[in-house]
Amino acid sequence: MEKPVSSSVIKRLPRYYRYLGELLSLGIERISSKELSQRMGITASQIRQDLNCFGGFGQQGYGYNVEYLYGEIAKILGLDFKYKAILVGVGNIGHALTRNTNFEKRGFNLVGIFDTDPQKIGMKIQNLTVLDYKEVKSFIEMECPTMAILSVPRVVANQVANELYDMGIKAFLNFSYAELAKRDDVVVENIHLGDSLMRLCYKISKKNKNEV
Amino acid sequence: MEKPVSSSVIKRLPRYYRYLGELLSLGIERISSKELSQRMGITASQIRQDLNCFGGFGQQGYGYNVEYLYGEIAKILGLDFKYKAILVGVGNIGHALTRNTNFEKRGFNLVGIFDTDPQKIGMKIQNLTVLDYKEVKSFIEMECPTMAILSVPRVVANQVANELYDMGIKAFLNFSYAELAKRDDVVVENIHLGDSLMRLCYKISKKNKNEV
DNA sequence: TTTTAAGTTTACATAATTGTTACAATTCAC
DNA sequence: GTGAATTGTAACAATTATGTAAACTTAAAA
Repeated sequence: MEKPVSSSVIKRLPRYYRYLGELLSLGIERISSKELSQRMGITASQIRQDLNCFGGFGQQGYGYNVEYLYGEIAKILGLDFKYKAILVGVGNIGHALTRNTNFEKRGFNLVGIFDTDPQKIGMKIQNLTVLDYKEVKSFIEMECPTMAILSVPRVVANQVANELYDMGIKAFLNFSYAELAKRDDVVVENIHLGDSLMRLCYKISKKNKNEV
Repeated sequence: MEKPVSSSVIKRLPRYYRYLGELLSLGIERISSKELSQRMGITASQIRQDLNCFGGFGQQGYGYNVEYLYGEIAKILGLDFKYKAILVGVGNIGHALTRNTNFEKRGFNLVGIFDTDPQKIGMKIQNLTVLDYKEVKSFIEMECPTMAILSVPRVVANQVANELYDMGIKAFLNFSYAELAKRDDVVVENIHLGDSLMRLCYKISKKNKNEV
């Protein structure tokens, strides 16, 4: 019986992965938790404890082999398997994502793009053509994508999510301002840009107050 | 002497604000912590405790007045004061942000857009013209913006951030894959899309394993 | 008008989670 | 082999969340 890993640990994993990738590109072969902790600004102990949730990847007296650990974290995150993803909603953010985000390096493979706007349907984006959202059902039946990136207006977000759920999509990257209704068998990552702006606003305001 | 409010509480504030805004648009006048807790999927106790960090906004036997609480949280977040913001880097995400994000409702006012690419300089975006990054210094001296949205390539992110810091910018919304070096007098909100993708990938992988 | 009961916040005590400290066990390099 | 370095882990501390009793408000009933 495995003990469940806390979500706090999971949240930090991508960051470890990022730092290790950088070390790798710098040609650094090995690293101690102490040195990594200095670079990342957290305690060495936490790094060791976090990693130990998944097994012992280091060696006493030596440290961690960067390349090996990098690969192991990739496995933990599931990046070695490429899940098929579709993008629903090509407005602004959605479009930007297709260019900017390196899906292949983050465990996904973008296989379809959908919209309802006739002006957008038929557009070429990267190596894909924007399809009519009406066709999404047959597409899903054919391709069986795992994940959908939701980049649709707030008012239709939950409706679209529900439709996709019924078609078999159980994982969402949600960019819409709406909050998706929770379901047990669905996993969601929300990216609420507005919330980040407001948090930043709070920090700025607080700093100003303290200085006065 | 005020006790500092924990960052866990701050993280939740924008979400409260979002929900209250929705209640407001639905014409709901008052709400109890219990009902709000059911809608938001957290405990009523936590809502009460979070709000009480900033003062008593409710009334026993009555609950919380939605409009009043909405306004108070706006004040706490600092949304009533519009901080000037500039956007640095117009590629993909940066461009999308200008259209999609309602800065005015989140405490900011976008006053300038900058890039180094001659092809982009001069472009009209919303009601602004993309300016040459070379002009950013004099612009900052004139306009005194508070915050910069960093949407530049990873390799130059820290350099640009440092330059802007020297020019007086002490707050950043960072979209670049790089991690900005920490400074005491700087506040940063990071939006690492890649991290979110990887977290989602982990959740999917874990779910699949558990089901097998 | 007064009383009573139901509902709610506030404030505090308790529980659970998360992070840190400390150290024994192990390994590497010489 | 010996000593310095480093992990893995257990015990401890701090933080965060939950549960609950007391005080208060409203509204309905007497």
